[in-house]
Amino acid sequence: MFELLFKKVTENISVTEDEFEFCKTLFLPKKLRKRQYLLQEGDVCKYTAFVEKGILRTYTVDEKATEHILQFSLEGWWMADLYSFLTNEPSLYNMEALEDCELLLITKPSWDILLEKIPAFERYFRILIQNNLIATQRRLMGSMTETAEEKYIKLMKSFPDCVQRVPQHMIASYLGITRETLSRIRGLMAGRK
Amino acid sequence: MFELLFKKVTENISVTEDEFEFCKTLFLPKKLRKRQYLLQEGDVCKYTAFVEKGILRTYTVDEKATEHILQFSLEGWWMADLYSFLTNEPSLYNMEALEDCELLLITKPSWDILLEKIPAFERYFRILIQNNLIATQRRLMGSMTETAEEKYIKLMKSFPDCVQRVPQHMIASYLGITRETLSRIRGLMAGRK
DNA sequence: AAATTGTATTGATATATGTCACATAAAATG
DNA sequence: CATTTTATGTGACATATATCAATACAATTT
Repeated sequence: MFELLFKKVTENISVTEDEFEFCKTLFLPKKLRKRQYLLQEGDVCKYTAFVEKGILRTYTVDEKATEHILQFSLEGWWMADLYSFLTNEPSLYNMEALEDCELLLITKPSWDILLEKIPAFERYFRILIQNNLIATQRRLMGSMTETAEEKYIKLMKSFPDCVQRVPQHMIASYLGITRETLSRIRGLMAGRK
Repeated sequence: MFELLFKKVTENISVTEDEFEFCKTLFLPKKLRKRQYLLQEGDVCKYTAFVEKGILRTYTVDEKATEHILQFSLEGWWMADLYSFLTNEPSLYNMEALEDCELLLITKPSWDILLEKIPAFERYFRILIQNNLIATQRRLMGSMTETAEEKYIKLMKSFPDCVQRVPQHMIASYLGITRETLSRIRGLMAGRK
């Protein structure tokens, strides 16, 4: 149950067996069926989740009822609305399972204990967030410099697995384009090849 | 010289006088005149900089020679190309002083020492990066959901000081629109008022 | 003070992408 | 397995923003 978490953590920091045993006690296993929600807009994000199995999306809905996907979370990834998790303010995001999922949840109080008791986790989360920031900055710059097709090609190269497992209209929504545009791009690309 | 740094650090963590004295020894003061560069594309980002005074921009140049601004850094902010700083890979970014600046620089080796000797700094940087991630995610979502005018209005509300001190074509470049579009938006807004 | 460079504005036109509408195809559901 | 529901594809048309070009003026530099 905790193998993947152990693997991911020890890729970045070293923890003793005792420390990891303690760590385990702070997590709450949770299964979600496809289409179930981990978080809905307006609710406080009570948990940070580690994805053991499955895939989820985090998205907002604008005034025109269009969905915009902030991120997909696959096996081995963490997910949370950081702002809501840290401040207890209601979230603007929805988190939905796109497949049956197995998650490990940790509450804010438990997370605080974890960081306090095992300072290496402070380092671990710093590194995680750092990598996420680097990736998000790149995506932001890409949103300014790249065409819709370039964004799609880049995504396929970076996360081929994700592109295959997720419906195309959600890929479009992640890229910040419409499903029609993505469909046409794919048509053009197939024609050229 | 270190007052602003002390203020910013102690807003988030507590450090003893001794610890901060030690911290001081790891920083290198540096002055930049307007238009001087702290980093140029292709060079490794050797320093993380704390801005004591002035304002700088971090930007990339695309194939069409158009500049795209990732961020402005004002007094009290940190700046670095995190990826290049951490990996020693050449940076894709340029960092230019937009006014005469006073900076405090810290190298990667010194930064490692700082985090090791004073673990509270691990926490400090985790919080900094966390806040930056939250802000960058919001900007990314905004780039998908907002019109050019909405982005401009939001920026003026969030960083009025920045908008006033920086030339308009750079504001446009930060927003991901052309200078002509920003000029027209401003014209429209002035007309409506 | 002249010359150069940077900055902002405004008009005419181009274009990538969005919007709406409908047709089909695939998947979920009873 | 029949039937909704969800997902994808394609055409005609709309639109926000980009592009190109010309001008004016402010701010540096010599």
